[in-house]
Amino acid sequence: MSHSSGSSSRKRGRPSSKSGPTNPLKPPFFKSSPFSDFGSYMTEKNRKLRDQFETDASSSSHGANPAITDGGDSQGIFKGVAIFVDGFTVPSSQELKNYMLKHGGKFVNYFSRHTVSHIICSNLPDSKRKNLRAFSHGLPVVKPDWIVDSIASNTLLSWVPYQLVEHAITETSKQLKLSAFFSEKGISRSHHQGILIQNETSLPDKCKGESTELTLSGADNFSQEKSLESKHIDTNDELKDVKSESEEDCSTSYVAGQSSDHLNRPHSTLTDPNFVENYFKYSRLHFIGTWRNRYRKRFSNFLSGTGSKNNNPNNNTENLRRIVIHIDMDCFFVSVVIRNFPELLDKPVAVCHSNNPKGTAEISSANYPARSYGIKAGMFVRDAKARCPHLTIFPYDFSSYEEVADQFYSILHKHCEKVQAVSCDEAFLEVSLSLNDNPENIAEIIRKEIFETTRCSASAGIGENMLLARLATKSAKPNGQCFIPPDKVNEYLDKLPISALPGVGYNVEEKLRMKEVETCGQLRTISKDILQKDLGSKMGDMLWNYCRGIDHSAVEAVQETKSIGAEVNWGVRFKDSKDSENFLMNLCKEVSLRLHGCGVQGRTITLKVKVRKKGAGEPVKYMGCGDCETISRSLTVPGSINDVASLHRIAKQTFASFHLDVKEVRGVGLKLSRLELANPSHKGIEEGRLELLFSSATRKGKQPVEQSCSTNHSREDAPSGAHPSSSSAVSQGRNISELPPLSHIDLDVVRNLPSEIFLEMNGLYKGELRKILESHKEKVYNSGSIEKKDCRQQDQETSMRMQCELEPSEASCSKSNYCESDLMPGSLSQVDFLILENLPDEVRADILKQLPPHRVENQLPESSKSSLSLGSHSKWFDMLRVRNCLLSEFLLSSATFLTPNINPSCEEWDAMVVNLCEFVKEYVSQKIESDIEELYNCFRLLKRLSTNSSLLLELYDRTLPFLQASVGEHYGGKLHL
DNA sequence: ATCCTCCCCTAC
DNA sequence: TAAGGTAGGGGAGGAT
Repeated sequence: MSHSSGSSSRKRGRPSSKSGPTNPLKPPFFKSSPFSDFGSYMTEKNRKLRDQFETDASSSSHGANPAITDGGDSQGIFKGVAIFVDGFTVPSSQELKNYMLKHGGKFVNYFSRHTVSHIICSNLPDSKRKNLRAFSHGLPVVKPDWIVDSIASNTLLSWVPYQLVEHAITETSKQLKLSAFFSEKGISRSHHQGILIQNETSLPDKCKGESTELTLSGADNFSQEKSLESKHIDTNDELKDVKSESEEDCSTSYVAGQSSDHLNRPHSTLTDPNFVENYFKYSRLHFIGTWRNRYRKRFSNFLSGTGSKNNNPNNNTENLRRIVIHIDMDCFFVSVVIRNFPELLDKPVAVCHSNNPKGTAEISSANYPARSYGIKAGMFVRDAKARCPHLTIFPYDFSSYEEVADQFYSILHKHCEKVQAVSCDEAFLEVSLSLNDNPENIAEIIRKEIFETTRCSASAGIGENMLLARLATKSAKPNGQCFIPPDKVNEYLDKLPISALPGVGYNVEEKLRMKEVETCGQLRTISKDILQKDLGSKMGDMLWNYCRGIDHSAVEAVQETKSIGAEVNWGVRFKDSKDSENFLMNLCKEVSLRLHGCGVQGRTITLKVKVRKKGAGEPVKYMGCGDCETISRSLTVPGSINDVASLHRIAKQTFASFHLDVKEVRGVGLKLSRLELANPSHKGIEEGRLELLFSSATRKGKQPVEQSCSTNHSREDAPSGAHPSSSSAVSQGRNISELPPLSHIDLDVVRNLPSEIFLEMNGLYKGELRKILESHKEKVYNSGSIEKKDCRQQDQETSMRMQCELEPSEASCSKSNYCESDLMPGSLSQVDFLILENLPDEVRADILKQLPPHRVENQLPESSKSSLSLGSHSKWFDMLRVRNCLLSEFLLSSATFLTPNINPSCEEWDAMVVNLCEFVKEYVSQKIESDIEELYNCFRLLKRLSTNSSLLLELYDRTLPFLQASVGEHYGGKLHL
């Protein structure tokens, strides 16, 4: 596929294994579950349920289902019908399910417009009635009587008279009118992807069950579907208008398998509070971008091995040569959607979200007849229509792409041990052949099988390395294959435009064009030194090799995942900060979901924001981001996270630190890197904090704990491939014997855990945790304030260890020093030690090194700690006075305390920040004349510490302008920090 | 030197 | 109307 996400032309990529062979010490790659996002999860879930249903169905056909007593012979009257039952119905949902089962229909447990043909519903509440289009997703909403009556008459009756709301049909027809090319898919689905509107509209009338003249091919059970479709569409008088309209510029209008529910779907952050989730469902780039994760899960059994097994049973490697075959499906998206319409093969067809000839929807894929009109991926549909008015456009059909991709890869893995997936339609194979073998034969066989299985053509390039194979494919397309023998390499490359080389995009091409280099032959005249100077050392080196046909990269089945993120740069328009916060929250949820799906968590969080460039007007592309400045900021936290609350807290802080006018924001992205395995025993929530707790209590450090595992029971929702930075030993659950002793648990931390985590932990300790907590509570009430004097230790580390290993009653004594009005989370006084312990070694060492000896010995009194964070900021001055120290000294000694990646959902966070800001500002005012050096120290320190603390980052960002203003006022100029 | 952050570029 | 994502590589420049 050559997807373009903009108007600038994009070139094909380099082999993605370019990074070289994987480090043998490292695990091959992250295992990714299919549920790297919500859509994937539901797809899998539905698949399971469908399988289950089909099992039921087959057993029932043998009379094994006791629920079905009727031995009638009415087979398959519901063939092609898939119902989803909404709400209470008579007959019941279960009965309807059995009816469908018995009569060849399908019963869908979870609504999906892709699989459902009819919604069965007995009554409709007002809210749904008003929003029928949204509710029905454009599908017919029908009373259950339709099913009962159809069975009674042993024929599939028209559902039209059984519509729940008379209005429904009008609504539906309006939708069709609104968008000529999106139709009801409702009725058709599993076996074909499109239906000819023209023929349908020209049908004589809506005779139920009557077969039609639709020119559909390849499906065996169409007749029912066709008649349903025709009936459905014929009831729309307005459709005729649509048809004549479309006939003006379209020879043929197709309606395809995709639903029309998106027609009325809100499509920007202004109108849809769930924009993030909805957006990804329809994004082709999201589909492409996340495909690899799904592939890894589905083909994990092919990826685990090293692929070292030789294809050739003959082990004599001396006479073998390595050959790389690159296989690429031809205009994949189009091929898939038109595979049931052979008559369209030689007509221009493209895939696009919209058929609007004035629209700015982007063409995603165009077949070769369309390309002959100059239509290319990435082009606006209006430009495509301008070049070719009779262009036929199909909407996306992601589930079919997925299906064909699966077939494609099944074939590849069948023929070859070493398969490197590039994308859903493109892969490298490495085969070893004896000198006499013709490498073209195997490519021929594979291509043939692909076509026979998928009815889509593929092209193949064959060469001695990945580069040559990939280049050869370009020559082979469409539907062909090409072998570049070693002695023809130079000749082949001589006239090849440099833009054909992987890695040469728009920018590199322009740079080289400046030097009057346009072909690989010309590129060869440039020395490596000059190339490296102009393009960077790596790129220069790579291109020097490429233009000579040299490529050392190896076909690798597996690659390590280094980052996981999500971004949206379309439809983003915020009115106010409430909008942006909601959006950010949803984005965090999405990212968290993906992290969990891959079973990982990360330490570096990067927020990227696109902001309208000054002077840039509303973009040409509808709801696009237009001309933007991109800003990004990353924060590395001590312990890896993947929970929504932590992500959100950090994302929110970082977002705020940009000080943006949210109205100007056009895109937001959130990404996590420095990934490590998530602790799977607490899947989902708050793993970071639990890990912190455990690791501190058990003194395991920051690395995730390796655990013995019973990996054989592979869970559906657990990752199944390789993992980051860990061996194949996958931890599946924390053994109770590995739990830290109860006495080692910090009760303050426990107390602040979200309830669901607490319950889980409590369960792990068989209820003991709650008992201890309760008994301790009484103690605290009774004992009043308890001094912590016993904790004083010779050195900081010992002190921390002690802190963590205190008896529960002692460990939580500090709690008693908090007054009711404490704004600080109760766990902070304890967790700071945990945090310190979990800091990167160098940071911790740094902090410890700088602690004055007396402060190492004497921890800050709890009272001063708590007072720092709350109450009026004047208290902090008191505190400094009492301690007789400067703020910079205090910051140094309390660095860990001020590193609260804790209590992410703390509602008082803002109040805390505001108080601290006030304090710092006042401090600046006090010191600005007398001690500018102290202020310099303070802010340098704040800046440095903010790397590991979103609180300090926020504090720094908010107070720096004040400092600089004061400096300017008193001294002129700015402090250079 | 080596690492880190903040970009940009590229591929599908 | 329309769904401009995702991930890796690498360079510049600053911190250590």
